Amino acid sequence: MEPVITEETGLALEAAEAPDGEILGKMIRDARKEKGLTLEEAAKAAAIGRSTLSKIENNQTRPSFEIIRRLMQTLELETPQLFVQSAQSSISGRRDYTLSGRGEHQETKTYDHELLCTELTSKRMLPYISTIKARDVTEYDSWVRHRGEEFMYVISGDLVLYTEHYRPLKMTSGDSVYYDSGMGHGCVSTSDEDAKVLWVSLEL
Amino acid sequence: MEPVITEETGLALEAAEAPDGEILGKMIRDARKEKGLTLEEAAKAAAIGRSTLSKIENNQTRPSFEIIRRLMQTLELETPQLFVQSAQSSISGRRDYTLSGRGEHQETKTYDHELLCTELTSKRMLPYISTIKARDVTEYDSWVRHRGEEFMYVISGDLVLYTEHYRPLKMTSGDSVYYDSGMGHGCVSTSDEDAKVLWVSLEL
DNA sequence: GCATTTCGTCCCCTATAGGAAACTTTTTCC
DNA sequence: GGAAAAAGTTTCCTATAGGGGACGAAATGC
Repeated sequence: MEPVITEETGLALEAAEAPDGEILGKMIRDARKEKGLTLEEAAKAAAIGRSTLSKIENNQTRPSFEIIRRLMQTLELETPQLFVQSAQSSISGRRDYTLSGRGEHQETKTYDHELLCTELTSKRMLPYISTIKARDVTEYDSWVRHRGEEFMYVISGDLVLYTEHYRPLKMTSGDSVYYDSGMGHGCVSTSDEDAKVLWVSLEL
Repeated sequence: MEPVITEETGLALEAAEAPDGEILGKMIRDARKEKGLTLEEAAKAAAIGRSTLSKIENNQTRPSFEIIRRLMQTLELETPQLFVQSAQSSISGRRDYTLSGRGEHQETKTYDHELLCTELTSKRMLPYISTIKARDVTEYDSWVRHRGEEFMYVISGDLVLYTEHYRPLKMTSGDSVYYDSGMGHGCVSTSDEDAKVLWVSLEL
């Protein structure tokens, strides 16, 4: 249906955030093509009729929420704005982070970051479990720096948090720290073993 | 669809997906009540019928995407304004850190919260270490609810996270979870001992 | 107490969503 | 180019979504 324009406000409840039929159809068609699926294949995977899918893609129908939901799952579509709230209302968790390779890993010389709760894409804070590899302190050279704030909790090991404007901070298991991540910072493990920390980052 | 929580992992595998009819209905009813609207008022604002809204809330229909879209907008189940707000507010200029020491304590029947890094007052995330006291599960009655998002990491012990829209989530040491704290939630320790968790809360 | 108002549910009718199959268009071989 | 297969569209029918109003239930007033 066309955007509803109310008499009183003169405002169009337009598809600024939630996609309207036309955009939705295009999104779905693009996503299907992207995955190299035919109407038949995609429809079957989503357990809907191929004619229905055709109509949706061509904006010739007003599909039910349920149908759209199945399509989004099948096509692994980026959650549109409409679903932001429902995604936030969801919970995302996992048993011991070390068990499965479910989290997104990012490994460098110094760190091994694992992003937690990746099922939830709309979250504003980013929780990581990071391993700070035991290595030579003298190699330390460049700051990490990103606009926002960061909270860190030491799960195990001993480390030193170096920051641009403050003296190095020795930390051990159970310690925590909060800082502006726009300030250059970085960690070095001070024992022979890797240190494990929980990081929660808020980008601004 | 309900979030799939397997016996083995206790994980919500599909937590980030669009809600099924039942959860969707609850969400919408909650959102409407939250705004203090009657069926009639909400329906009129969303340009749909009262009966339709009633059926949706009671999961007696399979509403169209368009209808849900209008309801989301009316009930402000989207968050565009929030993002604008956060973009406007500048970060706290203060560059500081603080070791976790004696924080502010807040004790209830169920919890013992300790706010960390209290020297920094301008921070946007609130990190807590909380002790969840071992007590009778049957006493559990009311939700905690505050606009924002929350990340939780289990330091030690066994507990169950109860949420308004999802099945209870068993958690143990090393587990983590992320959720919309506007959704009612609460924890109960399931072992004889108190459980210790790290909580990072972001108020919106 | 009963009358009145207000909120939510249920019933009924019409318009249409969704699926099967017919039909059309495009692609792929030979 | 032509036949055959595959992909996409349209047609047709049935089930049901959506909305108006009746009905019921709960709150409020007298």
